[in-house]
Amino acid sequence: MKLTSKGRYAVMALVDLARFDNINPVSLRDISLRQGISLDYLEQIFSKLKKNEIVKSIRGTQGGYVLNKNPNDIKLTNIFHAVDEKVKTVQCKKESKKGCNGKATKCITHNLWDELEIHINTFFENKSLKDLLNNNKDTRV
Amino acid sequence: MKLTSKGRYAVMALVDLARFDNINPVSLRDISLRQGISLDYLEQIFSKLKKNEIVKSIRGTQGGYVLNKNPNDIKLTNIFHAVDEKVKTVQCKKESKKGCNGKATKCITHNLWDELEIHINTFFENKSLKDLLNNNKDTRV
DNA sequence: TCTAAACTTGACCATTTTGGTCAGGTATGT
DNA sequence: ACATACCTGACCAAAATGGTCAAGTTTAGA
Ligand code: FES
Ligand code: FES
Repeated sequence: MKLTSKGRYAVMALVDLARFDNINPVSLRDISLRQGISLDYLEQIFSKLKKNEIVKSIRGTQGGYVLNKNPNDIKLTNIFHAVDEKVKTVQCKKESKKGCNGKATKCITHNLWDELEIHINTFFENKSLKDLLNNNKDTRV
Repeated sequence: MKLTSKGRYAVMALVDLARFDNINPVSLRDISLRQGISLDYLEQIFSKLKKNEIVKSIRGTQGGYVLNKNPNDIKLTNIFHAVDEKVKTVQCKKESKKGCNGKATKCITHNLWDELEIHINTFFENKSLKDLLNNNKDTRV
């Protein structure tokens, strides 16, 4: 089970953004330099964050991105959902009554995987961008 | 974040094994048929489980595998560790003081990822094979 | 003793996912 | 007009995944 870079970068970038967006929009270039994330990759990520209304964009010189919601209302769940970083503990479709590869019944450990998925998602639902800002005040880069 | 088939299969197979090993060793062929897992793949998995002393093997006709410990003492942690299904939320080495790709300092979200890793591992440490047996008594296949 | 069941080992491989890059474009403040 | 910065989509190399295949060795039972 590993967290992909896309998800990790998305959160890193948003924390960075949240710290600096008090006055002016923050350019991806700045985030890229501060956090050491490829600019081109950031653009892909922010395109998705924008579609999911987590950030707003301001074009042109002095443009950049701004948060579209209160940091307290942006949960990790929302961020991960936006960039398609999903928790997946089973292989079959969740909704289906059937099991993996079209079997008639779910596997013997299916309950377990459902529990696990809920356990992880709970963590994501309970963490907001605000929490992360407070949590790292002392380790500012 | 997804759970790989190797980890999922390892647990499925061990639950199956735990149910049937009361009298005789259980052959991988039987597990393969009951759980719908490729025999060749199961062999790779059990090779690792054996190295980690989770199961014992009995060769020859009527041979198979047997649990090497009390189901209560086999935690998901042990199983996943055996088959190299590890939880990895960061990209850099955990022990190192340095950050990703040789940076001087850890990233701004590093605490978060550590928390997440602990959160997930806690789940694995608290679940034993015994729990799974009880939990699924009613959904026996 | 012969044979079949079942473990053992290691190489191999197609497909998918990941983690990007690159090449254009468009909007806008100065 | 021009530099800055967002926007879009194609493209791609490397790694991980989820296996298969081949060639053994061991041992119970006929
Ligand atoms: S994971 Fe698909 S049936 Fe349980
Ligand atoms: S994940 Fe590597 S520095 Fe935080």
